[in-house]
Amino acid sequence: MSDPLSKRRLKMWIRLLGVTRAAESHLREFLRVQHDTTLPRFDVLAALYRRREGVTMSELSRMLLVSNGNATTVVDRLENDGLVRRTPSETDRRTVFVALTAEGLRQFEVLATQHEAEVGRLFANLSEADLDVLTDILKRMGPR
Amino acid sequence: MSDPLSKRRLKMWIRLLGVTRAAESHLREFLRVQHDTTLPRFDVLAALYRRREGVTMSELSRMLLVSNGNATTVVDRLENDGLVRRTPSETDRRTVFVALTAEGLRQFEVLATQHEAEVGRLFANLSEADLDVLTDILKRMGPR
DNA sequence: CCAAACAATTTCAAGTTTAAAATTTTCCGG
DNA sequence: CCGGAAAATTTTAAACTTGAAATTGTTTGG
Repeated sequence: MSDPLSKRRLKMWIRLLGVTRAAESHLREFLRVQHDTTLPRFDVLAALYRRREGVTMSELSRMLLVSNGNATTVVDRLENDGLVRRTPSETDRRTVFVALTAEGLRQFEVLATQHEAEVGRLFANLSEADLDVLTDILKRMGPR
Repeated sequence: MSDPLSKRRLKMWIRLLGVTRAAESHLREFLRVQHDTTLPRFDVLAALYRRREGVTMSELSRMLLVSNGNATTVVDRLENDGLVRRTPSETDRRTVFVALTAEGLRQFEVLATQHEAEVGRLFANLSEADLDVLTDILKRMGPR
């Protein structure tokens, strides 16, 4: 027989996945329709905004929990669009730093405001108390 | 300035996304290494297991929150591997029913047991009380 | 009846994602 | 110094995903 607690954990996981996917879909649609961009692009810009001084490709893919190859192609496109710049490291010729361009920064700041508002709407029925509890639990669920 | 509550909701969302993506990565790896399969395939099998009598393609993509086109290609592959069967509807020639084959059922039952155990391990440090609270909140976050 | 709206599915093009292999460069023990 | 292990990144092949268009079939208002 299967442990009833593990069955409850499974049900919770399925529900968690459902909620997250639904919210992701909504935000993807929001970015596409309102801002003609995509979630992966937004994620990269957000990561580079948090680390204004620039990050290496490896750091970037670790931050976003995506593969190196994936980070490469998204950055390729953003670079072509002039939102992001690659700068070879002076000291280690293997590494490349990626950072927002002025245009990338400008665009992201617009995007971020709207995105925050949309997330606010999406989770409007979570009270301050809910957020406290939820945040505490999520912290404990994080990668140990 | 931006509403501090919406900022908290944003932080919560980022954390939620991180936890979910990390767990998804872990399970993807688990399915690949231990069972030589993928998450989307598993998701389709799981949906068909829950609805043993079969579902239409549209129902399937609604259940999984993926596009119709996506459901088509994953089902294509599973059909080629003999895990899933398509049966045209008698009454409406537009619709197709998808269901597990005997082999699909057999394979999924093995998979499901292992998967549940893995999810149990992943969230081992969530207590019964955590699950109560979390489930309640997730219900209220759902698409209402 | 019948044209038009609607519905279910597949096809398509473009982009995303992954894991593995390949490439280039650095580091290190002997 | 040198040969191999390790590191950072890119490339590659295959799978996944999406939204839109195309296809095929059903329904319905006039």
